[in-house]
Amino acid sequence: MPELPEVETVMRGLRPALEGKVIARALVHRPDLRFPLPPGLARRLTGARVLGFRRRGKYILIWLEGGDSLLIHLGMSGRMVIGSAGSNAETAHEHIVLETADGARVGFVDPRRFGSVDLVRTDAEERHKLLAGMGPEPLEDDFTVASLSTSLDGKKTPIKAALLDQRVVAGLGNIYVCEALFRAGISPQRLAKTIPGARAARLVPEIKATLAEAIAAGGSSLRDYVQPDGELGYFQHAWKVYGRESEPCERCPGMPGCSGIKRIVQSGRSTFYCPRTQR
DNA sequence: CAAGAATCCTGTCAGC
DNA sequence: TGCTGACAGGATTCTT
Repeated sequence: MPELPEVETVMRGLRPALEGKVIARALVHRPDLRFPLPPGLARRLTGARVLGFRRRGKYILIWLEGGDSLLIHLGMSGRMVIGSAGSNAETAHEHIVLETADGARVGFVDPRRFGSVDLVRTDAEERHKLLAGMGPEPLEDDFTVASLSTSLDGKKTPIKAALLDQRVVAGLGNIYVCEALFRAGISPQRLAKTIPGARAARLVPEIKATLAEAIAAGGSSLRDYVQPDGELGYFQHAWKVYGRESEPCERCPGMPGCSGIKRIVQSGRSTFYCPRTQR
């Protein structure tokens, strides 16, 4: 689940535990997640100092002394559990554990194993198969009305599906696409090619605002997702449409023709929207 | 070529 | 209480 705001929150939570620290011990409990883990992962992590962090879309990159970056994707159910090396709270589905020289313990837990972990040379990060071709960072200045318009131009797919495509814009997932489209008053079923221009001018600022507000709130807590420090994010209380099927839309309570928030399925995934205010 | 379905995997929840 | 089926934040790969 974790979308951009949750990944950003996780990364910020990992920082104090790992940045500047030496990985004294690494445990790798299975050979693969979504993809095979890199050969010798535990050995290549052991002894390395953590130099810094970076997020790209839904990926976390941890820069290691020696020139490698640890690339982490949380998939649907991945989370990072922070504890101390002494209290080895053995968690189910904990596939990778890092222990620092000063006694911190970070576990990667992922029941569904849709997540992925890889090593890439730091100076070649952008060329990694999973990162190459990713679209602009939505909170950066190069994600603009013009850039979004260009990438949607001529696309016959619904805007909902287009925004989930990480090549169009990086980091959006099912929840935040629904939320941003609601805020922009755009129907998720509208074809992407009809967005460039005035609609893109409404959509881009709403994407940025939705994500920024969610990060400020510490992300959204879903059923099986908790921030690294164990605290719950609280943006889920700010969802205006996601998970609110048949509730009245806040924009048109009791208006004639308003039948509440509707749930439909697009490309096999739930979409929530207000048919009256999203056109 | 592009759009939608199937797929990977496990856990949870609603309904009976 | 226990069983069954639907569904879940993602993203690639296979079919139409």
